[in-house]
Amino acid sequence: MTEGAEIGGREVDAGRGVVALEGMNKNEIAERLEEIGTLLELQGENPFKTRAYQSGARALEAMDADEFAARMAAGTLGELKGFGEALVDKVGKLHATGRLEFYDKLRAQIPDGVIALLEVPGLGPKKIKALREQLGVESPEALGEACRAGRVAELAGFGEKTQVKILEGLANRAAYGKRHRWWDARAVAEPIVEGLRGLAQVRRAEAAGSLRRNLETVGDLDFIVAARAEDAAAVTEWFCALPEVKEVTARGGTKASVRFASGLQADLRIVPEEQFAFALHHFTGSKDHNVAMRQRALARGLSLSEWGLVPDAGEGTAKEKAERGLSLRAESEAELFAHLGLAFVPPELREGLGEIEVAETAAGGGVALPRLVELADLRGAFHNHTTESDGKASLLEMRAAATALGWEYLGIADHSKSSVQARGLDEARLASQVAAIRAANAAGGGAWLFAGTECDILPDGRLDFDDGVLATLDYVVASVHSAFTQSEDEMTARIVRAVEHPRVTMLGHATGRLLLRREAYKVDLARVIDAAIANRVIIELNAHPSRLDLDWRLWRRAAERRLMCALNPDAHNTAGLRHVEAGVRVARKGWLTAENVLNTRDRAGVERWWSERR
DNA sequence: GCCGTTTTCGGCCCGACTGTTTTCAGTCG
Repeated sequence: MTEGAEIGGREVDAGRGVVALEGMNKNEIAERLEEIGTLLELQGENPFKTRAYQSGARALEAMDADEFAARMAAGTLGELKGFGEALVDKVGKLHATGRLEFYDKLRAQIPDGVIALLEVPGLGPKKIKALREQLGVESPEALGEACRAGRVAELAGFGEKTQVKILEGLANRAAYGKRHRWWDARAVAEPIVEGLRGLAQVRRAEAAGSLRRNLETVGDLDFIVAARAEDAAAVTEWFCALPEVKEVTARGGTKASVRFASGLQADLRIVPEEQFAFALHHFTGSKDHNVAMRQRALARGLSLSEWGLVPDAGEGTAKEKAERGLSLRAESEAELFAHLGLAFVPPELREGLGEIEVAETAAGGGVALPRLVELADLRGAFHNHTTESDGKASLLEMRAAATALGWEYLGIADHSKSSVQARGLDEARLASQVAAIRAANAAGGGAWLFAGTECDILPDGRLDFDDGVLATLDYVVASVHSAFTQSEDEMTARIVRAVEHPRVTMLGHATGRLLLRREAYKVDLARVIDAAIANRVIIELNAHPSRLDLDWRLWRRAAERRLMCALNPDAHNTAGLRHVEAGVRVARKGWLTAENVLNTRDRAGVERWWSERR
């Protein structure tokens, strides 16, 4: 294998000493396009060109694997908006061979350290270019040295303050650069929103950004407040004085930015009440959604911004026009959408993945936007643990907690014997747990208990219990808890074998990922989803804040193909049942309705669905 | 790099803030 060949695709030994090139799959190609976008950005390329690669990457990420395969086979990728001649050519080469000379050459010009420089706050492509060309800085370490030597401040366009800010950014990079789980970000944001609403000067307040869009991880918090201009200073003062604020990083007339001790950053923006709906929409994003909305506005002779929706024609900026009272009025986001001929798009759907097209037909009386599943639709959940395995609450404590939530039923699925680390149950302990569950149901006094198991899928795809044992249960959750490092083919075959087992009711946490901590194991999810649909097996949407697995990006298409979802908290204590709050939000993000989620059905409906499978 | 009811070139969404400047470039969202 030559050195040059290692840069591009993956080389595999096809036998007899012949080395063949292996093509890339859809997600690998998406990652490569994203990387090309970043590299072009660092080269100071036209920003619109870099965006073309990045939006191509996102389109592939959101695309169903089957659709991608079909389009590659039929050569119809170019029919999609955003895929022109150049991208179709590059995607085709990566798909066929895994190699792309264009990328190899680009990559060879830019060291890893330079890519890392983009993570330093305040550094963009232009400043990095100047640092490379004038100081030879090509890594965060070299940048730190140059700052300490005072050489950065001497560059044109840089200064003392920039140099200090870069040093701080380098020091904080590890701690503050990362994203945060949605669950943790919400815990910080909710009291702040309540606090803002409690201020006499504040008319309206909301958290916007990726938190409001229910993305599984959140980069920073955005708070939008409606207040009179003369009251803005008092609101800003309150915000910057919050006890958890460690540092105020920016402070202007209508905006303040702070950093909390946890590393989470937060922006506050104060707008006049008549601009609130526009500002809330703008700062909720996503960026792709906003771009599409603005383009739609322009096509109607209007200009959309956080300031309002003003006529595109005439003198002055959109802001000036809004201040002259030229904006259309919108008391709510729904009215904003209506001005553009659209039905209201829930925040979690605003990812620039076709929601505007659907909202248009919905407004026109055609296909309606779905009524997304809501927390109140849930009547129970199936994947929960007790003190019998690695839970912290007893069977009856868990039932009491479920009853308190208003749930009609609760499924108990403790670990099976191979999960020794989790005190998994053997056949005898499982039998006595089942007896305890039947007895509790006979005694009554709370939510109905379903007897299940979270049965390990062994490395070869067999289950951890015999069929006879499984037959004593109401349902079976099958999950992978071992041998995470198998090859994609092995893992896929392993999971598909379990899904094809007649006693398996649902597949637990399909990829094993732990957000911000552990990557998913390698598995061909398209084949797993196909097998689940073919065998009428449910796939779980594990609602644990660190999992949210299966990923929301895959649910829309899978549900259209009649894949049934079970929204499970994977609770290990009574408080853990509330994880469904995170799960419902991610399910909504995957366009799921109550009909797509089994645990919105009543007990009889659940039992009927299970019996029909057998 | 993409795109077209201003169509094959010349645009491409819009504004705030910072720091370095003295009218603006760069970064960020």
